Amino acid sequence: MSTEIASVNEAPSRGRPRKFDDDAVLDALVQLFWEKGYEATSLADIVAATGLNKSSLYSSFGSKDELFEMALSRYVDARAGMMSQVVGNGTQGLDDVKMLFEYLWSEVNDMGEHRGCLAINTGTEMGTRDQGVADIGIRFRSQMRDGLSMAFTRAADNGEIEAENIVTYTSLMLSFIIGTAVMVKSGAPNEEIRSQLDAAVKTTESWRLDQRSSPS
Amino acid sequence: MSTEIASVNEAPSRGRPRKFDDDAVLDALVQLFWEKGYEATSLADIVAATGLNKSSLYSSFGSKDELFEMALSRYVDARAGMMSQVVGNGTQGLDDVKMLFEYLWSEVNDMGEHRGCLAINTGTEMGTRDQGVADIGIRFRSQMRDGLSMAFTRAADNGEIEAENIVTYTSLMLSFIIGTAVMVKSGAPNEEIRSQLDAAVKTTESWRLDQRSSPS
DNA sequence: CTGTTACTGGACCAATCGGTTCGAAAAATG
DNA sequence: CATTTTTCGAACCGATTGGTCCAGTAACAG
Repeated sequence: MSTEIASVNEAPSRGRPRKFDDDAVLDALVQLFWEKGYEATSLADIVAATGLNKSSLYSSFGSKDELFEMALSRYVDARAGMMSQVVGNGTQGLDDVKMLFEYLWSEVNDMGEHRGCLAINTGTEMGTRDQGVADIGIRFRSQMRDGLSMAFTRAADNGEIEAENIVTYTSLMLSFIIGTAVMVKSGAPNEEIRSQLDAAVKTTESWRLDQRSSPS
Repeated sequence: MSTEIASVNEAPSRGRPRKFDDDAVLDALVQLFWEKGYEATSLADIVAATGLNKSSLYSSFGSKDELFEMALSRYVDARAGMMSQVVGNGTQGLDDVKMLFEYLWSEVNDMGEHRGCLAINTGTEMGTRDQGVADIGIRFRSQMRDGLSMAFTRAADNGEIEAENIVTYTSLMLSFIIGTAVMVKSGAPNEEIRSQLDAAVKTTESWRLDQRSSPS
C-alpha cells in the first residue's frame, strides 16, 4: 500500500542496504526538538544531531515539518508507554498516582531532566497553527487523562475515594502535571519542583476516605 | 542617570516631539508576541504591528530581543495587576480564589482569549536560554504565587481553612492555573477548559472547614 | 529665519533559512 | 564483472532573517 519509509519489507535489498536506523534518527530528533523547540531548530542543527546529511534526510523522511511531526508522535507514544507502565498496570489505586509523582520527580532530580515535556512545549509554541501537530497534542492530553482516570477509577473500586470524584481528581491532577512540567522547563529550581510534588502527594493522600481530616 | 527611553523628562523638546506612544507600541508588541511567540515573530511582523519602521524602532527601543523583553515585562506587570485586583484586594478568603477561576474562565469564554499566557508560553519556548527573560519568568511565578498565597492566608484568618495548608493549596492552584493556560493555548475546546475550572472550584470548596465531607 | 530633534522609507548588508539537484562513491546482489 | 540501491557532500536556489545607514522631511523652540 505505502512505500513511504519502507519499514520492514520482506523482499529486500538488491543494492546497498541503508546504514542508519530510523528509530535512532527519530530519537535524536526528539532530543533536539525537545531541547530547542521547533522554530529555533534549524536544518543545520538536524544534520548535526542525526549525523545524516540534508539529501539523505529529505529522501528518507521528508521536510522539517514532517520530521518534527514524526518525532513528536514518537515522543507522545513513548510518554503514553511510560504512563501506562507507571500508573496503568498498577493495582494499588491512589498509590499508583503517588508513584507517578515520584517518578516525575526522579526524572527531574535523578536524571537531571529540565526540558519539561516536548508535547507541552509544542502546544504552547505552535498552538493550533498546524493541524497535524495539534492533533498529536490532543492525543497526548487524552492519553494522560485516561491514565490518570484509570488510576482513580481503580481507587474508587478499592473504596479509597468516592466514584463521583474521579473526574474532578483527574482534571486537577492533569493540569497539575502540565503546570509542573512548565515550571521545570522554565528553569524553576529543584526545591520548587519538589515542593510542588509534595503538594500533589499531600492532596492525593487527603482524598483517601479513611482518616479524612486534613491534607497535612 | 539613564537617557535610554527618556520616559518622562522635565526639560524637554527642543526639536520635533515624538509622535508615537511608547506604551501603545509596547502593547502592540505584547499582542504580537503573545500570538506568535518569540522565534516565529519576524521584524517584518513587528514593523507591521507597530506601524513604525525599522529605523525608528531601533533608535527608540533597540533590538528584537530588547523589544521582546520589554513587552514581556510589561505583560507580566499587567498580569500581576490583574492578580492583585481580582484576588489581592478581596476580603472573602476562599471566595476570592473562586472568583479568580471565574475571571480566567471569562477570558476564555467571553473574551475569546485562546493565546494562553505570554509568560508561560515564553517559559516553555525559551527555557533558560536568555537570562533576562528567565528572570522575568521568575518574577511572574512569584507574583502569581504571592497572590494565591495572600488569598489562602486570608482564608486561614477567616477560619475557612487550616493555616498549615496554605503552602500546599497555593502550590496546587498555581500549577493548576499554569496547566490550564497551557491547555487553552494548545487549542483545547471550551468545554474541556470549563470542566477544568469546575474541578478547581469544587476542590477549593472542598477545602472549606465546615461541611467537609466531599468535593462534589 | 535657524537650529534641533524625530519620523520615514528605501537601499543595503552578510548570514542563514528550508529546500533541491547531481554526480560520485560505497555496499550490497546476481 | 555489472547492476541496483543508498549514502554522501557540495553546489546551488530564492527567500527571508535581524540589523545598519542615510538622505529627506516634518515638527517643534528660539
